[in-house]
Amino acid sequence: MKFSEAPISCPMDGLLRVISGPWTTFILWRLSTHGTLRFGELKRLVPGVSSRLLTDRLRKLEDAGIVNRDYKPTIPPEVSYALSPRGQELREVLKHLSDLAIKWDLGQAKHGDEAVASQ
Amino acid sequence: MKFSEAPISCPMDGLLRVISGPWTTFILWRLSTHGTLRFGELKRLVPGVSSRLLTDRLRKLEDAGIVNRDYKPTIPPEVSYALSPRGQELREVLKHLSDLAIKWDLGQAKHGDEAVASQ
DNA sequence: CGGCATCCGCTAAGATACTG
DNA sequence: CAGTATCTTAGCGGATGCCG
Repeated sequence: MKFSEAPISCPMDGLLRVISGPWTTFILWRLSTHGTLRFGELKRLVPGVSSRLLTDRLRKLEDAGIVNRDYKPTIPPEVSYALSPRGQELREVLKHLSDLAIKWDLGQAKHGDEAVASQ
Repeated sequence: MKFSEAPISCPMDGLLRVISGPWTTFILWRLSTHGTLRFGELKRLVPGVSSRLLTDRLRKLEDAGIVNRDYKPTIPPEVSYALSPRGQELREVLKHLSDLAIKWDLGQAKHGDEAVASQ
């Protein structure tokens, strides 16, 4: 894919912006390994994230069609999230990215995190 | 997008952080399509970027081993950049990302936010 | 020419409190 | 439970100026 004369516009940038936000890859990883998760469960699985940020990230992922949001107006309300087909596709590509990152060993946060890497 | 410091992280986050900075993908594409470029040439090929940002992005890409920097202490100095083998690998993966983005047509680059900019 | 240093403004991230 | 509202803070990005 050539950029040639297209000065400042690339769909990939929008996608990158969505997935590169803080916690985002973590959230995606959790959803990919745990399947469908409720908001509270997800929050517990992503230690340290605030409701505000989690909501924000999920909203953006949803807008991009990467995750599906299922809202049941029961009492108490029940909202669950899961990767969409797009999310699955994205996961495949991200795995390649992750493989590169691991191979290169960029020295970022090497703490125990098979994270997205292993799955 | 800022990543302060996630308690747990994965190597991919570091890589994503590097490549998702403003102008970064644009710079990578310029280097991939034009080959080796001097600082000034690159700056001219990325309209609107400041020296400070361009330097910053190139430094991070260099630190990640994605681009090679060649410095000749002539007068005037001559500094050129080119994709490293890692950069070529990365480009392959980014192409898949780009393909997804195009297929999904996320429709960013709207509201004149310079699209390429992200964070 | 190819930077780095500095100041400065903006926005995103964090914490906290509150609600249907 | 699953958010929203608000305030504060911190870091990024822009502009400018200087140097080898």
